[in-house]
Amino acid sequence: MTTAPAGDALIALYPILATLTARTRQRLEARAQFLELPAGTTVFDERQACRGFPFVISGSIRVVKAAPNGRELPLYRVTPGETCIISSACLLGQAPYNARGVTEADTTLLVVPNEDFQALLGEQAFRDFVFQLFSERIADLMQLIEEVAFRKLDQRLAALLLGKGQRLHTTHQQLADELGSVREIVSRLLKGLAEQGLVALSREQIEILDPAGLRRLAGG
Amino acid sequence: MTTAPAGDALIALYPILATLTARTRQRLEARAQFLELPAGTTVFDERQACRGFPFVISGSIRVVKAAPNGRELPLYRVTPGETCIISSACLLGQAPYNARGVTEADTTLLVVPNEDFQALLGEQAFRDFVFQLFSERIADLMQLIEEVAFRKLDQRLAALLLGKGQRLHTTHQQLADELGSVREIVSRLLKGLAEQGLVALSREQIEILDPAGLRRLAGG
DNA sequence: CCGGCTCTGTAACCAAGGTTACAGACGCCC
DNA sequence: GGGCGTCTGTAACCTTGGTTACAGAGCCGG
Repeated sequence: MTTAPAGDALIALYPILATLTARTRQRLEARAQFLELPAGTTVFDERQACRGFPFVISGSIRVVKAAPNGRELPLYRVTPGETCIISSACLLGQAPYNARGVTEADTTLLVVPNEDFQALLGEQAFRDFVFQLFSERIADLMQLIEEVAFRKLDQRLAALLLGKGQRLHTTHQQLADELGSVREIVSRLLKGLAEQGLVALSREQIEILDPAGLRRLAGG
Repeated sequence: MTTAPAGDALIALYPILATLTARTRQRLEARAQFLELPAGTTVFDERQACRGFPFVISGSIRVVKAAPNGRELPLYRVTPGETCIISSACLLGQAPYNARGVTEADTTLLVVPNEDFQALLGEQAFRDFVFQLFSERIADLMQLIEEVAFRKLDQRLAALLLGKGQRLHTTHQQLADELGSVREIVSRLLKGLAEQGLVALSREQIEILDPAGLRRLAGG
């Protein structure tokens, strides 16, 4: 049966589930829905009712705010072992989604129906787990608000380039998507960084020459 | 004693506290700190450790993100009966504050120390209460992200003007503060709205002439 | 080797919003 | 009524970021 291996993987990724009572776990395995989604699938979208709580077993979900004109601002990613704060919030508040979730890679999910999620919250350990992730995500969102409201794009770009190793393989378009901007601007800004000797550019590759300088730029 | 009347008011505003066990309540009353703060007091600030969980008894706290250059973006307000999501998140995640809270009017607070807040979370009803407010605030924050990232200022201004009655008494500066912008721009935009016949302007007063038109502008 | 694809570079132009710098208007208190 | 502080109007200018419109470069498969 499909849920058995999924169940094992689930507990490996979400060890907190091991603390559940046997009854809760059985119910969970019986009722949760196992999904295998190809990359690029829209898992949920704005204004849509929340049908369940997703546990990510493999792959990842990119959660974004979509602008009317088609541009997107990434909010966060949900990777295996994490939870989706927006799904939690929607389930808890009986409210529709206010963002979009798209699989970034082929992704396997275990989706727990609303009522079972509420039941899970009856277990102290699980509740604490969700609370904890809530609080981390809130901090991320605050950070994001700060960035979009106050930081200039070159600062955000500099910050984005940092902490991904000394040599990153990516296109300007991907960076633009990550910043919620457009390719031309990223090219322009990267050229600026290159002229300052902070990075070296080549096709689908950016080499970080001066991490300290980038950090200074990002922080100011 | 000072906490007795405060305790009554507290339960009137946060009825969920009435469901606590007698022991928890006693402990709470004994250890919580009663604060009377004049308008304009900074209750907490960025990077500061979170010392306790505030219950607002009267007045209100304006929670803002501060820009390096001194401008501020309002995130939300905490009014009597509500809770502060950032305080919760910081206590839960053992993280420092990532925003600033300032009293808008003279405000009375009951501040529950960290350990007692954790104890409160041991009570199911209280936990549910906090979860619920968490989820509402998340929705607000998502809305805010959408606005600052995608909406133009005239749209945000139009939205701000709506739903406050047909005649609002406020200064351009106050509106600018609410939008995280500056006075000149608000004046300019208001002039535009007036020219379109959407509002009529006079000193410290804005009359809404065409709510439907404003809504159309705000929504597009 | 050629055709087509993706990725990058770049320039001209534009719109939004912010900054600077005043001037006048209104209200209030002495 | 005169002086002062707050509020508003407004114009000139600047920066940021986005849009449009190409051109060339690297790569790959047929």
